[in-house]
Amino acid sequence: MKLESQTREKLLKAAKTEFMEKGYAKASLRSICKQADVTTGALYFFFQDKEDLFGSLVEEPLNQMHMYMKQHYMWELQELNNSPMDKCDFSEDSKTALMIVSYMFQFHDAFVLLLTKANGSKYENCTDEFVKLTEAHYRIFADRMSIYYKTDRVDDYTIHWLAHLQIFSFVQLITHNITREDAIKQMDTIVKFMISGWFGIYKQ
Amino acid sequence: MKLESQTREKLLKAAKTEFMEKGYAKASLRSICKQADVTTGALYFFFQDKEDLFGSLVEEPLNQMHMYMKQHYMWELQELNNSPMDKCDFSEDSKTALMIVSYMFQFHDAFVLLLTKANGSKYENCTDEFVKLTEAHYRIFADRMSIYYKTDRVDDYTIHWLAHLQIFSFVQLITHNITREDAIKQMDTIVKFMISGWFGIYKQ
Amino acid sequence: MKLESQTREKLLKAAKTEFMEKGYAKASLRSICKQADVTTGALYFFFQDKEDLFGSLVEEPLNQMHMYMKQHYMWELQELNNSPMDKCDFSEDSKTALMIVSYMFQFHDAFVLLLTKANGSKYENCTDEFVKLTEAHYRIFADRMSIYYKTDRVDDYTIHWLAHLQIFSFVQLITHNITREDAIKQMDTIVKFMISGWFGIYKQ
Amino acid sequence: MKLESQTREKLLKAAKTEFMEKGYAKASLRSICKQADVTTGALYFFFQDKEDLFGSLVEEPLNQMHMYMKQHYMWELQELNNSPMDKCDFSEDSKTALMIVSYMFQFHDAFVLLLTKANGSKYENCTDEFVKLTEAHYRIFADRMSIYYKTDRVDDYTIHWLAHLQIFSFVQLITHNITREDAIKQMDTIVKFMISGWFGIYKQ
DNA sequence: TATGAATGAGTCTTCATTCAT
DNA sequence: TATGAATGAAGACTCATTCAT
Repeated sequence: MKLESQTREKLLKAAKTEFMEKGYAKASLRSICKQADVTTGALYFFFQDKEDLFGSLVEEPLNQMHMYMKQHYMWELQELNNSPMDKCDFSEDSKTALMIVSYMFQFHDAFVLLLTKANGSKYENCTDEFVKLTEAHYRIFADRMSIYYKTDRVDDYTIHWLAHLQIFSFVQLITHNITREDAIKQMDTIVKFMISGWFGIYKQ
Repeated sequence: MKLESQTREKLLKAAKTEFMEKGYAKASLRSICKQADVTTGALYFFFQDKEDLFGSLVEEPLNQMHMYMKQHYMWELQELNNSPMDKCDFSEDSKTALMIVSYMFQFHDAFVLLLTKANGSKYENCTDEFVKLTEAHYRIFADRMSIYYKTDRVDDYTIHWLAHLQIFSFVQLITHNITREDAIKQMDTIVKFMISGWFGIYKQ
Repeated sequence: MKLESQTREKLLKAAKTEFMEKGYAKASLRSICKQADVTTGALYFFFQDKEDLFGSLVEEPLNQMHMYMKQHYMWELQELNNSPMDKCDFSEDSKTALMIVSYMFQFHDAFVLLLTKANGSKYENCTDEFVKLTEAHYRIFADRMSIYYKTDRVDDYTIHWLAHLQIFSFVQLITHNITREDAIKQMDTIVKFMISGWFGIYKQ
Repeated sequence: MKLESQTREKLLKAAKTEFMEKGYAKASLRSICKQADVTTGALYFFFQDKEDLFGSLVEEPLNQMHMYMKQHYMWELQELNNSPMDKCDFSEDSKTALMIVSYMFQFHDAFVLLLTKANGSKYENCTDEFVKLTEAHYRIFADRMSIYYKTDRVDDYTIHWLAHLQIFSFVQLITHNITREDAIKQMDTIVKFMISGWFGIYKQ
């Protein structure tokens, strides 16, 4: 773990403020440097360019989240394969959601930047990545349910939409100014709603 | 004498392309003019400024949609008031959704611009307006259901989230490249999902 | 006298307003046309260019004033030559001043434009013309007094400054928002002051 | 390490030339940069905007002059209050004038810019400030004289005009191309003229 | 008489980035 | 480590003027 330079820290702090206020595209490096009481050159010593600066604020939480989700979904898949064919519930969903929300709140600002202020940067479509992961998982799960309930296969668009809906709901939780506790409470409602919704699709 | 100036049309076409590609903020008027093979001055003869140009592509469908939604919700409210207290269903929802989706597809590009490319313009929060309208309507409907099912009042945040979810689902329909027909089919699934979700919230 | 077109009149009126507000340089022909509810082309039918438009508002009063002053000074010169050598007073000055102020008030707006709003146009140094005329007259008068009072010749710079002072005082009268009556009253003070000042220069 | 950046100096020099030639409004930053052989960006590194560039040429002398005048007038006021009631002369006026003219010549160009080339900038009415200061002082002095000579109070418009006349005379001195020495000589005439003029107003 | 579309050089200003020191 | 001067292209927008109709 490297000893963090004070200048670098000042820059990161100022950058966070600026990006939060104006979003990636409209943020001004000049303005960040001034706020950090640091020269332009200094910024370019610590960061390659604007994108790198933004990345320094969000990359790690983003990658971690990806990893967590992948691992979690892999584990759930195993569970599913090991369980008897007639077991087909959403019991794990609350836990998954709790994990995701918890992690998001741990790096609250990074995720706000990532999910609502990244327009113009290479992260602007980062939501899609989360959607893709979730989508893959939902695809498998949905097929399992189709077999179990003997219904038609749910089409890909619907799966995509459902995944997007799920991610969107998480995004909402950190976008709106609520506390971690309220978010978790709210998450319960979300999960309840989503599960009921899923069953609705399978019902005739 | 051409009723619609050819230059104006060329500009609008080029503008649409540019805004679609880069979004409002990053779009360049210079680039638009070049693409339209027209001088800067010409653009400013037809449009007041960048925002006016964008508005010309977007304003009318937006206003119409607002009007339609307001009218529709008002009408539904009356229906609700006139119906017996024990009637409490979602029968109108499909129709509402159909109307909205139909209108959106009629001005497909305008709504794509409005809902996903307006960042930086005065329309950047236009989704919120739709959410607000829907929210108000949901609030009333939810209270009615609470009374009917003798459950606790659904809290405001949940109502807000539900409205946002609904709008988000519509936005998805025109954002993803699907035909009007597929969108309408998809919409059925959405409505089914949403209704089931609603009931899920009221269930113990 | 030509039958004045209504459009031309509207343009002149709008132009006067615009020039008064913003001055020649910052005035916008577009803005004038819009205010006059007339197209750009129309303006260029009636006027050659911006300068011509401005000129149409001020040229005539300007020329008239020049003529009046020239004539008046010529007449005064004759009077001076015809009068006995020991007559050397300022008795005519009040009349001259009255004439000038009266004429200025008759075309009040034109002179305000000319004297305070002409920056950027060919009239921007029009004051100098008036100064020159007055200067020439003062030169002669001062020399006469020098001979009479047996003093040194008043140097050219002083003459120039005195002429400028005189003109400046007139300009002040129409620049500040006072009525014609108050201006004339004020003019008496000015003349009294100026004459006393003159004598002060000749005194030891 | 140069204390005064050469580029900044070049810019200031070019700016002075340009402003002198065309006045604030018509001066072009592009032209200034070209003349200084410097890029646009460089200008904006040293100066915030056009007004700041102009201000850098002008602000300090302006403020100093204000201070000097205020201090001087305050001092004169004290003198007046401490002196016997029958003392009522203009003995200080020459000194005041000398000070003002001296200071103006010390920053000759700055005052030319300020007084004749500032149209369009925030300094365009700076003359008025000087007039106001002088006016306030004249008001007091005139009232004193009225009491002493037992005449009617001189009205405000006259006081304003006199102050303006005084300032105008100073402006003339640096506007016309004369040396500091000639200006000081000339100033004597001006003071003599003004004093005689004042008395003229009080005479019957 | 008048329209109104079109020109194109010009305005000030902002920006991310570079580099010698 | 950091400075701070400098780049130069690009941004939106304004303007007086022209001209075919």
